[in-house]
Amino acid sequence: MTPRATAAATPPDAPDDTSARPRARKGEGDRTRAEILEAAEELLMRSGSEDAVSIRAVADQVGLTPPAIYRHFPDKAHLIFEVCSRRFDVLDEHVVQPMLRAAEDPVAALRALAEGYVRFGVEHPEHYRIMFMGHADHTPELYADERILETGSFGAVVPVVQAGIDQGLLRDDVGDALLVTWTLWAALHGLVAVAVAKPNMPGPPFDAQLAAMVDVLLRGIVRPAT
Amino acid sequence: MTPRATAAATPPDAPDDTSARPRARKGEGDRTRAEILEAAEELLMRSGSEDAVSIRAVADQVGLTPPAIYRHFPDKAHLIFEVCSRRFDVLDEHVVQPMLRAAEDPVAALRALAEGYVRFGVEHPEHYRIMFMGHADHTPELYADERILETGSFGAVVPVVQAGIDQGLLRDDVGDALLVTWTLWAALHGLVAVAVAKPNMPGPPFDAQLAAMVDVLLRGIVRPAT
DNA sequence: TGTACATCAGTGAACGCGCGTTCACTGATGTAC
DNA sequence: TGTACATCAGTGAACGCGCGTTCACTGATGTAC
Repeated sequence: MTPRATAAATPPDAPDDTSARPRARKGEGDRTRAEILEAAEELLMRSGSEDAVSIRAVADQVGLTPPAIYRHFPDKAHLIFEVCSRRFDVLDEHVVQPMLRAAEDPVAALRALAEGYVRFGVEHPEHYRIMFMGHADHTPELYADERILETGSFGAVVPVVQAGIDQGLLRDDVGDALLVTWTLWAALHGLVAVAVAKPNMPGPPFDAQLAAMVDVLLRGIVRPAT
Repeated sequence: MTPRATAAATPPDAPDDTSARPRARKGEGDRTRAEILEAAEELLMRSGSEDAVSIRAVADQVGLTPPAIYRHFPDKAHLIFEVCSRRFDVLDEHVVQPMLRAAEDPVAALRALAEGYVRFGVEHPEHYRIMFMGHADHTPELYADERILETGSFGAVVPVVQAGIDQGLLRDDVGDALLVTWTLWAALHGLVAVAVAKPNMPGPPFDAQLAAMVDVLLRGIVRPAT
């Protein structure tokens, strides 16, 4: 509300950034596309609400008119989901994969992954909400429920759990590696989901929540020393 | 879409239920209020989407005009949240409290509670989504983050965990009873949240998910036999 | 080297939507004297 | 016992909103001949 009122005070003709945006050259459409994604990302992070990322707001931010967006994206949902999907790609490439390479054993890997995942979630609450907490009906086909597992890091974690079971580090009576991975993920998801949806809920400090959750989960899946 | 098209085929004047609704007598406003809540509840369950529960749809269902709703509720949010809140009251009275009374020991109680809670969640996905997965900004003061813990069943579970710790059945090195309860709840919430938001996600059968989660969590908090 | 033309990036104006909500009003119901 | 009056439940019409999206168009850019 307040930023909107401020923006309305300035005449809409006056560009608030540098100056009149030059029209992209013929081959340079992809550059504009990237700028649109960046603008949407920035709006999402700054506002902390999907509602603030309207086609009009994004167009304003880039220095375009709303219809120009549609040259680069079929509709709003595809734009927003691509923004979120790319963030999750960053999680995979810069957090999950390095952790997998650095970890010394499956249990250490799972511990590191759990913390990395949860921290990513709370640092990108709106991305997280859109990807994992929205109505399935509002999700474009491309990002439908059915594809989440293939595209994300989930598939990379199953072999880690499998290795843990094979090496005798993890219990083999919970279920197969997929079920164990699913359980770990769902539990961590719960931690993130609460933090994202109910940030003002009184409760233990978040670090304590995370530590307790990882502790409980790992104790629940590691094979007891005989 | 389909039900809407069907409804549009009937002239809007023709009441689809019994006949012209009689105006409530002077003291009977509360009866109408209850009918509005029931109608909203039914729409929420049948449609599986908060979007379908518009003031107009609710008014139609009851046989009133939209403005009449405002005699009984200050705004739409209060109506919807009251519907959900009452469902959670039912969970507390008819599931949680009986389970607490019936359980023979803290661990058995926690196991039963976990299953009851998760089943309630997947059976009332939209109630669950609205109460626990929506934006804090869209939540009326009355149901704000800060009050969830006081009003729900959470507070009733903490003493159970405390009893488990006191009796030496549960580990005492995870954290205090509140933190342990929080951890259990967050993990179960994750299971429900995934099922609610991503119902078409391919994964293990839900019963297996639930069994594995409860298994892992309880093994994670019970004191190992020495 | 010049020119016609297809293509690409973008504009300006507007549509339609369904919603929550408000406003001025009606008419039945109960109550005070 | 009759009547004026406050109150309550509800109506009918409309407002305003901001949104996603579409349409017809412009004008610069590159390219084929």
